[in-house]
Amino acid sequence: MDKLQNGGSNMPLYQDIANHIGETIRQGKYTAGDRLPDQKKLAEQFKTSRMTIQKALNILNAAGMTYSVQGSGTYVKHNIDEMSKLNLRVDQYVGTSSLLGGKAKIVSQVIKFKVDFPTKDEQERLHLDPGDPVYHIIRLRNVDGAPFALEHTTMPVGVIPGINDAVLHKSIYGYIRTNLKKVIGAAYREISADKPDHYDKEYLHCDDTTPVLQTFQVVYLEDGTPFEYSATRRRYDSGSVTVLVPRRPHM
Amino acid sequence: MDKLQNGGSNMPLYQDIANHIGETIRQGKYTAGDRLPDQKKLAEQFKTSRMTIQKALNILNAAGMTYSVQGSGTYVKHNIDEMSKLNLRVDQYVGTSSLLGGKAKIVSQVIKFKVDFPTKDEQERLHLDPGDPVYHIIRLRNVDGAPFALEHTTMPVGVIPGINDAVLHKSIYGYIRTNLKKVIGAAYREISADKPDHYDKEYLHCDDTTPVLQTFQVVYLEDGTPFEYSATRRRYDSGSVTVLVPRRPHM
DNA sequence: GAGTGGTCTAGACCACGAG
DNA sequence: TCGTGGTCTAGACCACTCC
Repeated sequence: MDKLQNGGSNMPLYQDIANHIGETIRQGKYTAGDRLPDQKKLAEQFKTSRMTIQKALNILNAAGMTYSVQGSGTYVKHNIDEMSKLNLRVDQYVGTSSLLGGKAKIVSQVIKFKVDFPTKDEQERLHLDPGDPVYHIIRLRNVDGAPFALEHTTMPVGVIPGINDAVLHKSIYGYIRTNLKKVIGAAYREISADKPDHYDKEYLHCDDTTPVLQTFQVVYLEDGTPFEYSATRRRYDSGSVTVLVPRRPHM
Repeated sequence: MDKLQNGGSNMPLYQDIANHIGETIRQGKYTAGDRLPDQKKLAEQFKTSRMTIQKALNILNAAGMTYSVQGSGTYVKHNIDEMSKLNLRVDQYVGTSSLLGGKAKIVSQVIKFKVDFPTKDEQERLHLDPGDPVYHIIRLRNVDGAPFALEHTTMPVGVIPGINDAVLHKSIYGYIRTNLKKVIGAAYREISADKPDHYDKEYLHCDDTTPVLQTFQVVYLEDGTPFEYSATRRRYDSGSVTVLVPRRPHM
C-alpha cells in the first residue's frame, strides 16, 4: 500500500514519514482545510506505532504545514506555499553569504583587519576578560560588482584561532565548520535604522539623507560560547530583513 | 528524593520536569558546561519513564538552556542568562502593545479608519478576492505621552468582523482572542529602513535626514488564514527590533 | 566494552471536540 | 457517547563517544 521506499536512507523513520506526508500534501492530495487520516490509521498505513506518527506530525506542525486540535483532528493549513518559502529563508545559516539564494557572486574587500584588546562592550557581549585578544575586521561585501554591505566584525582569537587574509576573502563560517569542526548554534539579532557614518558615505555611497539598515548580531556555538559580534550595514534601498515568528511555544 | 510537589497543576508531567530542571539550573546547582545526570537516572529520580524525561530535555534544549550529544550526555550551555532574556522577548505576542514590558502606558490615537476594497497587493497578501472588503486603519501609538510609532493596518472584514472605535483604542489582539475566540498563529515580518513620508513628518516629528525603521508584517490565524497586513513605522532613535534565530531545525 | 542519547513499540488512560 | 489527539509506560535495539 503506502509502504515507504526509503531504501538506504539513514534518516529516522518519523522524519521519513513527515517528508512523505508533506510531499503528499504538496502534491495536492490534501488541500487547505482538509483533515488528515487519524493517527491510528496513519500508524497502520505506515506499519508503525502511534508515537512515531506523532513525532512525524509534530514536525509538520512545527514546519507550519498542518496543525492539530485535540478531540478533532490534524488539518492542512491555508498558507503552506508561503510558509514553506518563508521557512527556507529562516532555515538558512547566518552570515551575508547566504542572504541571497547563493547564486549571486560575492566578493569581499578587506578594509581593516587587526588584533586588539576588547572594549568594555565587547567583553560583555563575548564573555571575555580585558586581556583576551580579539580580531577587528571590516569588510565590504560586493554583490555582482556593486557594493552591498559593510560588515564590522569582532571575534575572540581564543575561540576562533587562525583567521587570516585567505579566510576573510572566502567564508569565515565555512572555516569554522570545516577546519575548526565546531557546531554553530543560535544567534541573537538586533535590527535598527541609523544615519550614515563616514564608512557608509565612502563605501556605500550614502549622503546625509540616506537611511542605513543595520543588523547587529551575536552568534553562539552549540555549547553557548559567543564567537561573533558584528554589525552589517546596508543602504535602505538594498532590501530588508525577513523573520518568521513561530507560534508561541511551550516554555 | 526529588519528588515533584506539583499538586493541582494541570500541566503535563514533562513540562513540570522541564520547569523543575530549569529552575535547578538557574539556582546554580549546575553551572555552565556541567553534564546533567543521564536520562536513566533522571527517570528514576522523577519516578517516570525515559520517554517523558526526553520530552522534558527537548524543551530545555529548544529553550537554549542545554544541549544533548549522542553518546556523551546533556550539558548546560554557557549563556543561559542571555538566552532566557532573549527567549522572553521572542515569547511575546505580536503587536506594539507588548514591545515594551507592558509597563509603559500606551495611548492610541486613531488617524484613519475606513472600509475599502483591497489593493492588488493586499489581495495577494491576505488571500482575498477583489470584492472582499478590508479595514484600513492608521493609528498613532503614544508611549508615556510621546509619539512612538505609526501603525498602518489592513484587515479583512470577513475574517475579523465587528471592529469599531472602542476596539481600536484598546487592543485588536485582545478582541480577537477574547470576543472572536480565534487562535493566533505564526507571523511573517520584514524589517527595513526608509525615508520619512508625510505622516512620519507630521506625527513622528521627522525631518528629511531622520531615518525610519519599518516593520512590516503578515499575521496568520492557527489554521493559516492571514488576518493582518500592517506596517509599523518608528524613528531610528526609538529603539530596535530583536530576533532570536534558533539553531537550524530538522525539516 | 561501557555508558550515553536517539529511536521505536504496543499497548494504556486522559482531555477535549462534536454530534 | 464516540472519535480524536495528548500523555505516559516499560521495555527494546541502535548509534555514538570515550565519561
